[in-house]
Amino acid sequence: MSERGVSAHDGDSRRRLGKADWTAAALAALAEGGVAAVAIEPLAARLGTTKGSAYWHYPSRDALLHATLERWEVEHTEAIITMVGSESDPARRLRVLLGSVLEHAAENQVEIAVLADADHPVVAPVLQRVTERRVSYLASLFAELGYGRGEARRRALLAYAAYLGHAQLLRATPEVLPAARSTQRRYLDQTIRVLTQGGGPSTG
Amino acid sequence: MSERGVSAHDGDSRRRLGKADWTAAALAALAEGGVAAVAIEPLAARLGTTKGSAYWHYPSRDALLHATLERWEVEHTEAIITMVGSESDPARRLRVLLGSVLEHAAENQVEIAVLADADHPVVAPVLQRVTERRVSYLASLFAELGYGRGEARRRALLAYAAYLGHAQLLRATPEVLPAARSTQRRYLDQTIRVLTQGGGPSTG
DNA sequence: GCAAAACCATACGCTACCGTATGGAGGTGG
DNA sequence: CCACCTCCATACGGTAGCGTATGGTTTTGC
Repeated sequence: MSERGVSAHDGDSRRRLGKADWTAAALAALAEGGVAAVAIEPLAARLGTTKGSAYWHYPSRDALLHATLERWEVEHTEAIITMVGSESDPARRLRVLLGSVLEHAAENQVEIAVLADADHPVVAPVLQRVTERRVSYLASLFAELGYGRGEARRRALLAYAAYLGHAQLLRATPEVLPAARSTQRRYLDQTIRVLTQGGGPSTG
Repeated sequence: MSERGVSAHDGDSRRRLGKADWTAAALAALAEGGVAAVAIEPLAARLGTTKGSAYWHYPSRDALLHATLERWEVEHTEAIITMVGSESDPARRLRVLLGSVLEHAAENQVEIAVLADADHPVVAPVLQRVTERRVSYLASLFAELGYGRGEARRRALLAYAAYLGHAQLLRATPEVLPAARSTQRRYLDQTIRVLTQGGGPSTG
């Protein structure tokens, strides 16, 4: 069970590669050029090797893409958990989560790519799992805030839709979004206020 | 100034084609397979002709794509205007607009495709115009509802983000959205309520 | 009814990528 | 020290699309 994936020789150039080297390069390409950029031959060039290596570690391009997305899924999930774990108050957690899209723009590039190719057969299942997990979690937060089951679920959907929509706006037309840091904060404040006011428990 | 684009012979099969025939076929392909499906050779096959025709009317694939997107832009804008024109009350207009994404799923396929390839160099400018126009319009609706400039703009952004997010959810993971017609209505009701409550005039 | 213009078919070459086949190099254990 | 297993390079063939070239076929205008 070594599971190293990336062989030793740290730092050296012409070392031999492992599975993890390929998914790492693929993640970088994913962030820069989207799903289409996860292509064997360009990646090989990028890694200073050839397709021979890739097809040794993975049977096909889709297999590499699959492995890459699964790696992203776990790393991303962990990242969110640790990010949110520092807060205990549900309202603050909500704020951290919703704020993350406005703050870190560059770090979400992989997510943007995944969303862009949502209907790709290899991407879809991953995205499905991530989405369901997130919405459920948001619903639990709203439940903690006192909303009934149905109401919490609906608010969670609305919140998540807002999150996705902002990601889309940030990617495609950032001009329409508030530019100044202060305006962004104000905007975030208002969004959360709007999402968490009115309609108390047993409304759904 | 004939500007027919699609030559006569209505209904016949082996007629000669005009510019408009190509953008029409491209729109269909766009809805079904996204931007990548707007490709000369497949379209030619679909039209029962050859590339020769395409490269007569358009100098390149990107030119065809460009023309197609511009056609979509104007037709889509007109469609929305007529759709909303039947309502006079700003709150009802808001409802019609936001409801459209939940109701008509199939008809928005082109928009979905455009959103998916938002950063494509040919797509981006079109999307930019459409987005800015829509957000401005939404902001004017919120202003009519009594919100101040800044507040109206922020609410418009939130509303539009919710719209975009729902489009994304509908495309990628429809399972998380309410399935039953009645639940959808309820959900739409709540969304609008949440978006239009609190924070009166001169708040921004 | 015939020249000119508009339109289309076919053949070609080019790029980018996929996947296979095969002959190695390079470490590693007995 | 050599057989073996791991890993890689190269060469090949295939697909899908772009764009060009060139000659042919319709229309249209006069």
